[in-house]
Amino acid sequence: MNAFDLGKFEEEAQEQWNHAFESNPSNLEKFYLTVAYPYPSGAMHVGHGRTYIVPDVIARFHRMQGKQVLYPMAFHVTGAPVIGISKRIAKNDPKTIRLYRDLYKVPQNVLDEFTDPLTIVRHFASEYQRVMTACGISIDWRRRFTTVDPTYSRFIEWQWKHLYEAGHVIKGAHPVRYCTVDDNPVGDHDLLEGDKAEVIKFTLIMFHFGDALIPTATLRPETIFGVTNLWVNPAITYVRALVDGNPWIISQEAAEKLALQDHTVEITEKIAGKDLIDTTVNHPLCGTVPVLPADFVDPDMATGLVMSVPAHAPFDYIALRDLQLAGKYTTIKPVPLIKVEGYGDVPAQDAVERAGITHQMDSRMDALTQEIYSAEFSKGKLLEKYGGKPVRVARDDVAALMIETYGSKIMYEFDTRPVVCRCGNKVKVKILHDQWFLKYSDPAWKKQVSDQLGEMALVPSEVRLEFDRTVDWLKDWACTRRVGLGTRFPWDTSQLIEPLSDSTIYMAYYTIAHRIREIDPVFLTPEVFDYIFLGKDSPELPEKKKLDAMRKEFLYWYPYNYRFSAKDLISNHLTFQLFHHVTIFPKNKLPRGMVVFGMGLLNGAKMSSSKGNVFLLEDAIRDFGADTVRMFLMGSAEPWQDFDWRNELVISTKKQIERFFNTVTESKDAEGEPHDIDRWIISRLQSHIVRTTEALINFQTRQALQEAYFGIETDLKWYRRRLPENIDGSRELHTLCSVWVRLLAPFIPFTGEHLWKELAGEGLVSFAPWPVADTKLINTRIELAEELLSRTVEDIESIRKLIQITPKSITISIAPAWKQEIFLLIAKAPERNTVLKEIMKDEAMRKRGREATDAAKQCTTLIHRLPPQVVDSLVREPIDELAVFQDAKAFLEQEFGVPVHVNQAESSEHAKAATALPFKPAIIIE
RNA sequence: GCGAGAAUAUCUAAGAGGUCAACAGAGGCGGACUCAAGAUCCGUUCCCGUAGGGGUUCGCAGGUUCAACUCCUGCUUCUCGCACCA
Repeated sequence: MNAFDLGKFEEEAQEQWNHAFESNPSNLEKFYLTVAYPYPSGAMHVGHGRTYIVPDVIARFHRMQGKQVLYPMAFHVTGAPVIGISKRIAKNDPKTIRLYRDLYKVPQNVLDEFTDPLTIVRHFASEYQRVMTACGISIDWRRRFTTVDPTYSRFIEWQWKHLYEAGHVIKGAHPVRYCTVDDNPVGDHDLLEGDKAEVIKFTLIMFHFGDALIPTATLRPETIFGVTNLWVNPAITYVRALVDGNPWIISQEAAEKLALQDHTVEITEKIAGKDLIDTTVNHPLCGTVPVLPADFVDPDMATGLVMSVPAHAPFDYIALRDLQLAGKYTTIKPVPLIKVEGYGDVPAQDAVERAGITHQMDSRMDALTQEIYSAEFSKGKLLEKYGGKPVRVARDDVAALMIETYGSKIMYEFDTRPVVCRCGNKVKVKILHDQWFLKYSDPAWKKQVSDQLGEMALVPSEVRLEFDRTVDWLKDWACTRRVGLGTRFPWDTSQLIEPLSDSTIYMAYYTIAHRIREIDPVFLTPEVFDYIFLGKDSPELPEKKKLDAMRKEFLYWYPYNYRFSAKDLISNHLTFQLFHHVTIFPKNKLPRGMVVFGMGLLNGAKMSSSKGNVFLLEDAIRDFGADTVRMFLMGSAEPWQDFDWRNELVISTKKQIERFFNTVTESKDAEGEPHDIDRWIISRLQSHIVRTTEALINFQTRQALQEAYFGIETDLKWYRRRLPENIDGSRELHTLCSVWVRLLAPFIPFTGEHLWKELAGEGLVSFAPWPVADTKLINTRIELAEELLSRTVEDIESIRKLIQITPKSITISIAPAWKQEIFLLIAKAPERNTVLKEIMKDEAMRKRGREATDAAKQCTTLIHRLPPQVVDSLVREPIDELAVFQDAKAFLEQEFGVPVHVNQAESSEHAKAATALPFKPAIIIE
């Protein structure tokens, strides 16, 4: 009784795998791979499944290749999201409750305790471990830890000590999104609206207005030379405020904002916008200009007052034009200051007129503004009288001059609004002090990382460019936080180390994670870690014996061979970890390679927990079986491509495993004598071994499955077809099954273990030797013969279908020797244009005249159409076609149910026989 | 907007100058086996064809070449990232 029952196989295998993948230093070559550890704030879905199964397949493959493989796992619980989740659960937020209770299926009694953030991550961490185990992921669980373990915190402190000493940790001020109600910085996950908004740095141009200043915010300070007026909204009320002791006129909103940006602000009186209209202001760089009314001025945008440059800003141009059409302010003329190719003296006018825009509310105005902005920035030059510099240079120069000489200030503001906190309050920009940074902008540090990247294997190779770009582009990273879970920042213990900055060298920590637990965290001084990781001895180290054991582990496993992660982490985590590694570890302990994954889709749409568009991994295992899930995920796309989970496709994957199981079960005990066809299938098997191995070395799981599963299955179909009637497979099939089971074991290890036992294999298939191709078993002659035969069978079938007569006999006529000669000459010829001449030099060929040139043409076409390997083999070892067909006569007669004759074309009377070519005999159906 | 990728038949997807009407899988259709269903096997699945052939195809528009799905240029659409967030 041996039925196909994935559930049973899973149970059997789990029993045998208990502790099997715990891995220790040995004499074997090591292979250490890691994957980004999960943040366990929810249940695993099939997308997570792939993230951990890909490395598992690779781990299992290398393990079978006889290496000592380490695949560890831990949990990243640092950060703020679970804090928010726990608060929302405490507040009984229906959306959150629905997600956790209904989608993640958290039992009510557990859910009740989710008001404590640590309970959430603990719960899901153990869920992760359970489901990963159920998937057959071969992890050494002894090394599991979480990033809030005190021991881990000691390790992080050691890491930061080195970063600090290397001069990479600096203190500064930093603008952040800030909620004045919560009194906290606002992360993306805390936003109700505006998660796309960026903080932009504006320059405030200070216009003099009596004894007060009117600041206008701009991104284009160089256009000060073209200012003709200011815009003020007559409908709103502005305020006069003492900003750092000086009187400013700004909007009410602006006053609140400036107070968050390092200014003291004291409102002294209110001023109606309409009272400002028709007054004048002045600035040394543009002289005295009037203040004009404009409804489009938004009090919530920067200072709430705007300077007007009608020559270069379409909005300003059209607003001024509208006023002038009404007969007002007709003396004001746009003042051009930038010359840009493709536009006249007044680019804004050009653009507006070209687009045929007639009023300010036209929806194309934004695009037009952008167009002018880009054109002037990339190609524009200031007029000679303003210095003649390109805009991209002048902009920064003028801004610097303004700040130095003309009292300009910086103001931060969002580029799009509204930006709203979950609490409903409008988010503002606040400058945080005591903010610490990792100085990723440091060119010397960047250089070290680029150099290391240059020596690393990156899979797929296309991501290299993206990595290079990222290193180039990285700016300083704010590395401390005020809220969340994590390790205290050593130089300001009121703050925490930010989550992406405490997860960069933990791959080294895995090597010692199971041993360091034995030491009380209070003894874990930086000196201890210096000894373990850097070999630096110091007096009075505790527990020296244990430390030596850890040192040994580290030296054995490190550096890691490959790090796996999804592609969205390229621009942060994957690059950060290189920065940290190059600072902390010596050259020979630096990362060797990275593999980047694609994303997961569910029925064609992006998988997303918050939208409920997920399929839980555990449900998938229950519905289809772990092996099915694994094989589907590995076979539907290469790791770096996006994959799409579709239940219909998964069902057919299950059938495929069952077919494999049945074939192996039925064939393994075959006892027949081997025939030629057995030599054929064993010969083919060798190339499947080679190609599967190559694919897995290159992380191509899909390619590997194509070879190892479908390649062999297709061969077996032909094999069975070719077996003489009433003859079962031979004992060679046992060999084939043994190889087949092992080739698929990394993909479907549960079925693999079961069948391996059935095959009486030694030990666990998880540790069985990976098949190695035996070149002695490769028989090109037989492979060619079968190729010839199957091609001829296909030809016969297609002819038979076309001619629609009931055949009485089939005759196969073999091409004569002289055609064979021509075929070989052409196949071997390096230059096809001259080969015909060469052939016709031959006396015997010339005698054949036209017949010979025709044959040569046909051979050329045929050679083009045949696969190159076939042509190569034919050149090296021509086959006896007559013998092939005579041997296969019985097979052909069985296939077509009519007598089959084989003859030499030369001895045939039939006109069609003349069409015979090498490897393409003439077929005569009568 | 900027940076990085992608677009192939009903769907998933391979192919990276002649091996290509285009691997493989799924699905559809027809057939064999069967009381029947499932499983399995065989055939077929762009168009035309009573002899293994021909024609039109690989996001769109051009170009290079004896020859392009493959190289170049432009365009369109999609995915990922653009930072304090895991």
